[in-house]
Amino acid sequence: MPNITLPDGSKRDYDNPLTVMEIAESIGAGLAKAALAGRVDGLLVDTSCLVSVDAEVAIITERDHDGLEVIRHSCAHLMAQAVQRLFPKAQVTIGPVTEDGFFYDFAFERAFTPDDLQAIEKVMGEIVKENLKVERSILSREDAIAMFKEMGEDYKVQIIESIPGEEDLSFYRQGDFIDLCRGPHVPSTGSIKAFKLTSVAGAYWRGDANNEMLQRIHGTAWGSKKDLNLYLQRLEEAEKRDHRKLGKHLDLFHFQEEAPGMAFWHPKGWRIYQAVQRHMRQVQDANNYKEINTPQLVDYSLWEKSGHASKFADEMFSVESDNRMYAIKPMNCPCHIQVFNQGLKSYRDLPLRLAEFGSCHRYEPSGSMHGLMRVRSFVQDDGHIFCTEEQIQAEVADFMDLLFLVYKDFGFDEVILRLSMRPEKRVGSDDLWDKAEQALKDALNATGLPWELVPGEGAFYGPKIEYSLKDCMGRVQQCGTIQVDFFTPGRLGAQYVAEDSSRKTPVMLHRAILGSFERFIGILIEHYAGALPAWLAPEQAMILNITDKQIDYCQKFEESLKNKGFRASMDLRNEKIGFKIREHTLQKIPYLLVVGDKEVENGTVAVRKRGGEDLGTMTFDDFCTHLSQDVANFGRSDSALMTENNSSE
RNA sequence: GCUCGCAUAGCUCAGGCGGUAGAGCACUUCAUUGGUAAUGAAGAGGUCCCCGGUUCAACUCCGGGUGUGAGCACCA
Repeated sequence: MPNITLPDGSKRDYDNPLTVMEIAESIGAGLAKAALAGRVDGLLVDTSCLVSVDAEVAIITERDHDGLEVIRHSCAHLMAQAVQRLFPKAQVTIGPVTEDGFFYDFAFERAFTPDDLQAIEKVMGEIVKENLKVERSILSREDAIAMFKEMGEDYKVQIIESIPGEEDLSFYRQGDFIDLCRGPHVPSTGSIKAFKLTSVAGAYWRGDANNEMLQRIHGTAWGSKKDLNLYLQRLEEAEKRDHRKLGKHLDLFHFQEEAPGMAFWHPKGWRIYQAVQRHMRQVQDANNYKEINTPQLVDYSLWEKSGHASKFADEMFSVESDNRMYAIKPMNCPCHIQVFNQGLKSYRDLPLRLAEFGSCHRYEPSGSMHGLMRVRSFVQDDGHIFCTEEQIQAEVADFMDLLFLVYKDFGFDEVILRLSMRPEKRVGSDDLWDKAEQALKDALNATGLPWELVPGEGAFYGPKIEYSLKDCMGRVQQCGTIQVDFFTPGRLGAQYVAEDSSRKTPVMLHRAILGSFERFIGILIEHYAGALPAWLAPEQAMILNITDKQIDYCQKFEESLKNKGFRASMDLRNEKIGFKIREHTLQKIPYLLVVGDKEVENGTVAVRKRGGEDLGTMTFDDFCTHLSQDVANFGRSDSALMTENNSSE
């Protein structure tokens, strides 16, 4: 008879086989009430699962991550049940768990409206109150298909038919609702306590744009009302940080109909752009990149040669002029090869690292554009390294070192690494791919960090590493990349003279650290909630006079700061000091310098930091030293700058 | 590109059975010269996204377009 080992190591003997729920009951009534599922020898199961042999058993509650997933998955079923109660004609398809909740896709004759969502939510509440038992059952494929056919659930039939293998399938029933599902699920609908439907949108059946569009209802579910509210607050916080909102509020940039997907940068936004670019230029110079600049308009034939036209013709802007077709460059690499091709190159010239802040345009699909994050006009911190096969590994390793340093400068410590391996359709020999993939793997392993291998996702010309960073909201943003390219240099005739005087084709590494400046600045704005660290802040210090008696002094102070290279301005308006402080605090300026009669008399300014901290009075030199130190610290997250965001507003 | 929303003052947003519109902030003027998150008063400000249709009459209803939001698809 079963001897059960609990997670704390304690053991219990039972006389008869019993269910997970019965084990929970034997431990305590409270635990039994909270039990959502169980883990038996590492396997996640329903609370109704019978344990008849010795096993390690854990009771899963809302406190476990797995418990949350069970709740969300069950909540998806709950929603589907509610939808079918309200709309019997709606067909169910799939309903998986997502990072913060779940969704379910439905096929229905008309679109669901926000009002429908409310009604569905209400019915969900009713089903929770009914506390329907959730029961698992097993059906053969034939029976299952017959059942769903009779129910008119065509999509379910398709799903079952596409599941490989011959085994029977598990089903979950709660009242009048039954769904194909691996499980596990909560014991009864009453276990689902906190949920909310968040949105409805279209989604293609099986994720394929050639298929019909279903309707996806998104929802979120949590173990308690409190957790749900915390999550909703997090959403609100993300909304407050939205770079589109802050871009307007802080007067950084705008978009308008005449130039969809292309930013108009305002003076303050452009200062940020310049600061970011200045930094990257300096970093590249210091690391033996040679900056170049190439045309934005290039004859279409080059894009045909490079292979881009055949694949991306629809996504390229083109211009006809003087009976010639030009494309507005969607990327810099073909142009960089043109620069490489000028003059005979020797193996001694390699590795040759070319960099360009080149303006590129891509006709992105209208529905994909999103503020600065996805635009049609952008500039990358783009670079191409021409090297030999033997040099790949060292170049990749150097690049990674640089990338980590740069991310730290911008305040990002957590980097997520992914290696995309050879796709089915590719060029180059397997031998070459083996080498390139190995080189990237070695470089990744050398970091000592975990990385993820993604099969089949590489570019057709070579494998690539993608670097994502986590912002302070925990969101993952893909930014950097390094890609090995065996293909394009040869296609565009790049060659170098090897040691044995033979002509060889160089390998090209495409690489970017930030990705596009537009997108990266969008990420920065959201990461810092608009309160950029001093080295990036468009306005570093604002001088505020108390009365107009101090105007001369303020003007001199401002001029001196500007002469030192700081970005300073003054607000001499006839307003009360409290008003000015409020206004410039809302503009998230790092330092406010208050000047009254006292300061004029002593030759100082009263320094107030963005978060409200009073640094007392300082002389011009003292303040310059302070600000210089702050600027020199960049956005390194060990500084106090991060905490100050939360206290503003 | 697809599905469903949305588009009103510089900004954030109200509004109306179809009879050409309103608030707060910002802006301008006047008064006020003040010490760390909103001084008071007055004034000005609108092609209600664009093009058609219905109607005596359209910002409102209908159709189309553009932009935009959420999601899907795409992302060299």
